[in-house]
Amino acid sequence: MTQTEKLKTVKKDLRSIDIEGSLFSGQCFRWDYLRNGKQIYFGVIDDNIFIIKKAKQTSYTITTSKNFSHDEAFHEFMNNYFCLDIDPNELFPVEFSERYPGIWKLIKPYLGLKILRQNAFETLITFMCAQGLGMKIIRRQISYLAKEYGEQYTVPLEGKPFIYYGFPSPETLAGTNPESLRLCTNNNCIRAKNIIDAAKSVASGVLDLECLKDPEMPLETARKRLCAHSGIGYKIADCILLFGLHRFSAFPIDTHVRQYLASWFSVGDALQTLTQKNYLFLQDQALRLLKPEFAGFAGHILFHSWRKEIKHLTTY
DNA sequence: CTCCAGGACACTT
DNA sequence: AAGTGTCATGGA
Repeated sequence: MTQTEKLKTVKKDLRSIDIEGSLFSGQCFRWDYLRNGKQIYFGVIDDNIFIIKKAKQTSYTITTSKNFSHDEAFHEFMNNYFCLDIDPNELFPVEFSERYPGIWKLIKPYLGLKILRQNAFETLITFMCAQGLGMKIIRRQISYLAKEYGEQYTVPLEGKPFIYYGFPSPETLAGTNPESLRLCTNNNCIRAKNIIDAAKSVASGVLDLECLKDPEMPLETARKRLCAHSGIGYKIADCILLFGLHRFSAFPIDTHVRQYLASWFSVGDALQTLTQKNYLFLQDQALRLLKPEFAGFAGHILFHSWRKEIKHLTTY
């Protein structure tokens, strides 16, 4: 199905946000940018197409395919998506900058990095695709997934029609089969099956993602619910909690996190294998270094800084 | 050919 | 409960 929609443009001052870092730090794989040097980013949030164009130093013009009722509603939406209600100055403990001046100097330029309040189902599937793979391949999988199973939209971008794909619904993914879906999961049939099973759980209501957002539910309980599904371990579950369920205390630990914990904070041993016990130990140590309520948020800033400043990774 | 990429899981102790 | 080997796939 193709639909052409009219675009509406709103100006917004996003000076406090590191847009590029937020969109391309590995918390989402659906945003893209025009590869012509211009700072134009585009992506889909809940079937609404967003085009973010840098206008001046601090202001951006944002174009959407679906209209908001008024500008205030638009701003409210953006503030929520980009987490502007969370003060970056509150993310780290007050004593952090004095205890780790060298690290603080490195991460300071990245304090504008935001955790995005993304769609829960999209994040669930995205990070199920992330198991043991590089970001480039993860991105490709998600791209294929949307292209194959998502709804198609055409909107004008820079004067030319541009084709976007929405993220497939739980029902759509639940209705496919592993042999078809494996084309979108790096040829991995097991992963395809796991994704279909998870989509079925969400579609049938067995897995209620919304209730996992409820702060009243302990983080451990929410993680346990996610881990009950095949293909989701602690790490993936924590990613889903942090990036898709707005749980800023969830602290996912991967190879990069392990590296910076060892190198920057002398926590654990980078050579030690990441067993469940070790995972929980490292997580506990991280909660001591950081503010427990924002451990994951701050951790993502550290993660991004580590990848950029130390490992010099340009792929995302 | 080897190693790595934002791991998960079954199978021994 | 905790540790260890295996699985799975494409890209560098």
